[in-house]
Amino acid sequence: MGFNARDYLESVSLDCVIFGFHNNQLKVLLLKMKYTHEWALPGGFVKLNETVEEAAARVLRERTSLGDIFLKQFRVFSDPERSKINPAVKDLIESGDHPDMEWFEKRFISIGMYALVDFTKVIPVPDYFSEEAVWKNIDEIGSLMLDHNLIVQKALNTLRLQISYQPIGYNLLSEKFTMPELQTLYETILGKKLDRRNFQRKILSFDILTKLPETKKGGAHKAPFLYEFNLENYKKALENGLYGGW
Amino acid sequence: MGFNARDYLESVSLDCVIFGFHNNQLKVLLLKMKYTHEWALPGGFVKLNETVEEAAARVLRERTSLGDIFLKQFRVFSDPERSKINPAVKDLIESGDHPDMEWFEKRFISIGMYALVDFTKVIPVPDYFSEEAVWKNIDEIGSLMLDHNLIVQKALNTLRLQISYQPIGYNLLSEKFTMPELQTLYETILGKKLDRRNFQRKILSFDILTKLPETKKGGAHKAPFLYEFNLENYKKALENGLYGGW
DNA sequence: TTTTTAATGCGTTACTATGACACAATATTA
DNA sequence: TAATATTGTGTCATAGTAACGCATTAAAAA
Repeated sequence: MGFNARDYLESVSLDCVIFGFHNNQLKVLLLKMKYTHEWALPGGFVKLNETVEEAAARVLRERTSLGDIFLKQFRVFSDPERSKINPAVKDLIESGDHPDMEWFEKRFISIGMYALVDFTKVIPVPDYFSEEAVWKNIDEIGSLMLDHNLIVQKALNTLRLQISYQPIGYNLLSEKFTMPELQTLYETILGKKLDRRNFQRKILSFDILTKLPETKKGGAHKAPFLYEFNLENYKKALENGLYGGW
Repeated sequence: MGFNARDYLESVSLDCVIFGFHNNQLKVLLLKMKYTHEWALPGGFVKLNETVEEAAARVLRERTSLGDIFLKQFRVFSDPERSKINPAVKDLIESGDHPDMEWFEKRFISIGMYALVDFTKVIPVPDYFSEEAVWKNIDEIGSLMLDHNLIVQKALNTLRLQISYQPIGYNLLSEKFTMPELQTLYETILGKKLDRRNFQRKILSFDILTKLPETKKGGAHKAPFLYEFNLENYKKALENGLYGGW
């Protein structure tokens, strides 16, 4: 525990927008800072022998208890003003605990990463600077620390772009899921309604789903079939994209 | 002139893949390092009061003499080994000139940026560490310094992805251009032949071109019409993308 | 137990986009 | 003036998409 600045690369931080999906709603994992009580994205720094991806995977593992997470850089945030007043510094001052103060007072550029995780498998854990780790609905995020609102917005944009040329869902849903569940996920990310029948035809045409013989009973009304992803084809689609374009 | 490490953000560098198009070939601007004579991407560091984009624009301006360039981050390169042996250090040692040696010996993560420029307007200028700035065909780039081959490859991938959902050409061609020229640009980036007639129909359907009454004479054979981009629609297409997808 | 309800499974039709290809027009060169 | 290679324009069969209909069924209400 604790924090030693000498273990980390200078000037560089990273912020993770961790997306989850539950009760038909897109959610983001947020931390409540200890002393300022501001809400913030889980973040961290890059150790001297780590890649950025490894650092992010470490942060993700610590905050969610999950390994092997879908993780992607999407943008660097480098406004010189963005971290001038780093609340972490305020926190540390108020805490009376001062590990490497000067370090925190420097400017950081932050590498924005986004992650897609299975909501049901996550155990949110606060970090050294925060008192609480909570899932918040994407449309109920209030004001966040620093430029974190901007980071969330850009991550969502990237996700929306990604969904139009790559499959999405494997990392956000449980292993088995119904067609309506998958559709709601798409609708939530895209922010618009889709036709039930056309959605099914299109997503099936990608050949990334396996229809199971079972149905999901328990809900009111007709029981929908369960599906799972055909991982082999799913990964191919991730690499090659869903559309040729040209 | 010269170089003072204290003016720059630590641990962070940037590398620019500058794409140009000439004689129906996609080109990249490369520098030949002074002492090691290795080929490298134009790059630089971020000043204390700059954003990454501003730093890249500054580098671009210095290497090409152009302002107002299409510029985009596409990825951070952060392998801890990538810059352990920074040739710039070797150069500086051999040069007998030692500004801030310790600084260069540290690890850097590099922000990969790519730029699209009008080849005909560029005046290549070497930087402090290089003796030559030259355009090279994309398929005739040999071995580059550090991980720069990887950076070029990833930039090209990004460009190919971008072309499938956004218009391309405004920054790479002259103001007026012919349909065959635009098609060759697409073919070069995509690395495959396209049908002349289908290409024209599709690109016209995007509504980003204005057909001019003039033709381009001088070539052998039938004179093709000249076109220019409808900037208003072009920018809309950049923002909204060319395809709905869902 | 039967009926009602609302969501799901499966299908149709009109329309648009795409790939493959044909033929006429024309600026230069021979 | 004719030959040549390239461009301008158009057609047709096919695949993909949007919009919508109707039968089926699990659970809840009667």
